[in-house]
Amino acid sequence: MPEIDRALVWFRRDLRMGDHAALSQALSRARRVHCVFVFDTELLAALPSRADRRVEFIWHSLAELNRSLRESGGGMIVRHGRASDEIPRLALELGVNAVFANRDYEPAACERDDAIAATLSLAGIRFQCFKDQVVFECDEILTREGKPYSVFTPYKNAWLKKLEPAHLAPHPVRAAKGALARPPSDSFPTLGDLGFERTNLLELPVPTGMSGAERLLADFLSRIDAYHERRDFPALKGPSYLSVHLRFGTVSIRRLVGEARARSGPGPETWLSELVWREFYFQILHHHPRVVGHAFRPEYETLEFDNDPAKFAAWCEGRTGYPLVDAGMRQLNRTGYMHNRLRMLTASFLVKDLHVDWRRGERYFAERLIDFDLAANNGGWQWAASTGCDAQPYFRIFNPVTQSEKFDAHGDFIRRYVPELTQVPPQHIHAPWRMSALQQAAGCMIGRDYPAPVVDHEAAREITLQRYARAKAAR
DNA sequence: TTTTGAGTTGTTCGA
DNA sequence: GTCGAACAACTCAAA
Repeated sequence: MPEIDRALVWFRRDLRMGDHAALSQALSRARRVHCVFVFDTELLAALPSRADRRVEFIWHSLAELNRSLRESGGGMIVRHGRASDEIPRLALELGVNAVFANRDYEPAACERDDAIAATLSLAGIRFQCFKDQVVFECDEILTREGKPYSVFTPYKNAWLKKLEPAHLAPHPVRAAKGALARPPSDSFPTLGDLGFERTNLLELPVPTGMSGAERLLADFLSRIDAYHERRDFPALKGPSYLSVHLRFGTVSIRRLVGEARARSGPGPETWLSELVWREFYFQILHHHPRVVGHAFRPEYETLEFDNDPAKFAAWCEGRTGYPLVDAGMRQLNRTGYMHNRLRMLTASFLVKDLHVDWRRGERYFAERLIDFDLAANNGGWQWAASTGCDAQPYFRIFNPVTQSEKFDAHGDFIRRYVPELTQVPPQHIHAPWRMSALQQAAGCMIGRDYPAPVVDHEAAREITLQRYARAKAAR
């Protein structure tokens, strides 16, 4: 017997129909369930361009989710406005007794949800959030002293030790006939209605929605055993490419962890470890919200940067003269995705070769990555900048030429994104400025067809080491 | 409380 | 070309 007459399920970063905690709860506890998604004008206004692949990804995924809901007798109400206005307004319009959502852990989202909960409660409407986005929430994995972990390996060990099959059980979504409410209007906004334009998302192509996630997952599972061997080589199809789906919840984390756990061997284990990293950084952000805008390790708050606008622009546009760095940046600009190895390399290069503040690079990634996640992006940048957990500046200055020789030995990836270097033979493609004048004349003149290196790595490295030592000594 | 072992993803140097 | 050690000491987490 339903305890609630009407409930509203507010979808945010959980754009799927199956294994959905809030929807599952609503269907089992309410007689009638409405579904809503809000294109939040406060978030959309902050985007750098009116052509945004994330908005388009959401739009396609939402359209598919709407079709699924309609097949079950319901449908998605889509609003365009401030979520803090739209959700309470809609809840009152529909006369619901409760609003259900899956918990979001980002500081801004927590504030928004607290405000909405307060507004709703004035109207006697309950706002209830559920664990769905993670296997373990921020306070579930703690040291024996009850404190949050700040080192990954012990965190991961504790995480794996705690994991039981029950944690991965899907939240069933069963809609009895008539349980899902049909929206009063079946109008679904176009991208143009939202003030956005089409991007190259579908040409890339990036498969969207639940079906896209399923397709990618099936493909990845056929090569998961080689994941640990292939994932570091950007020219290879090594990764799962599921990050954007995890970001917008078109597949559940329980499903992915379940697939990893159903297999043994170094491939699945390495991949599972990446999924644990995701929760590690969620947890770091939750317990240390100051990492947004500040070094996790306070001693590196005083690091000196040059912030040379010309060097920053060269980095952004992929014309630093270091081919693999440029290839990575051009991949990001052209597709909204960058291979993980290249995220590390380009980040290290910006901070430790160009001496630009890591926060500028963090923001550039935030504006462009289709799979952007605040916690992971911040954690990644602080790791690369050696200001984060496990800061080791002496260890972590990538040599852009060595990385290129190691991870793109034949230059296949470089040639894909830096066509100027197509004619350059493999032995010179990692450092084309070392070619003789005769060789350059044959295919690529450095300084004319492709930029000369914007900095000398050796010299930049020495300056970096000095600055980190100084910052540490000054604390 | 003290001690001990370890710390995502590297690079360089010298044998 | 390949290998192991040093990098520089510190903090974290567990015993």
